[in-house]
Amino acid sequence: MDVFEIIAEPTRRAMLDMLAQGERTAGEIGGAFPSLTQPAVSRHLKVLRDSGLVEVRSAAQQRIYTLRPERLAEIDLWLDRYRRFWNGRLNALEGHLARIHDNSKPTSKRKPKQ
Amino acid sequence: MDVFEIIAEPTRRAMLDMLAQGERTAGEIGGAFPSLTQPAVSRHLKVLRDSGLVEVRSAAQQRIYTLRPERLAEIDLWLDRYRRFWNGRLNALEGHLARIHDNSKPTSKRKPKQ
DNA sequence: GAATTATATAAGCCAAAAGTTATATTTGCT
DNA sequence: AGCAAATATAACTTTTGGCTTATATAATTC
Repeated sequence: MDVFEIIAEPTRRAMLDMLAQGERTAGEIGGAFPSLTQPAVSRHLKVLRDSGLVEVRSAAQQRIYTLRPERLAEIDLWLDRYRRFWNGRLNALEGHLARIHDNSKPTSKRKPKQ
Repeated sequence: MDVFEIIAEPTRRAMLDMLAQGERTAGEIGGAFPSLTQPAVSRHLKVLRDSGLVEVRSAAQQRIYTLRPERLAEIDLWLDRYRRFWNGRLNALEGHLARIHDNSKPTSKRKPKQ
């Protein structure tokens, strides 16, 4: 599953945020979402597990979850090409270059298709 | 709409990527997605418009789209708390601190709920 | 002003995602 | 062995998002 879709879910983001503080048991994580039933929590955890964003290990009946954030770098990488826009590095020249892009004909020349 | 959900859609991400190169007309954008019908493209553009990630202006019958990436900073901000993990700044001490988090009782003390 | 081009909106359909209840699995305790 | 605790899975329902076809709007050209 695509990491962008996984973090699109606010509950899952919040779960990752918890785990960024340190390991947590499934029960502790679930406790932070009183509005969700236990299976709902468990399913989100499964999504995170399957995506590789978290890891589990057992301690008695409990499952201890650990953050495994490396795949978040994919998002960071995608953002790279936009960062310049809010970095102040987008100066007048860059703005201008972006505006007068390669395609000099505003009227489309592509296949009609419609 | 939540910016995380908006960029979860691969087509919309690709559209933003196009606009990162410079302005494009709706037709040019649609041309880049031959598998999509015109209304499908138009709907994605509407989502991007409503979210504030792009802006439009008219030139005759054409609509010219411009990137407006400021809201992507929300994602960048969220990533901040994870960046240290792949920045190599997560050293042995930090890893240790994360592991022995505040909650000293592995056995949950929260309300049963289940 | 009628036809054409460019784009948007409406309405309905379908698939995927998330939630629910019920049940299974695993481990610990007495 | 039997029961309780912690968590996962199954089966089903509901919601939502994106797609499609059909139609509307707006500017352009003949």
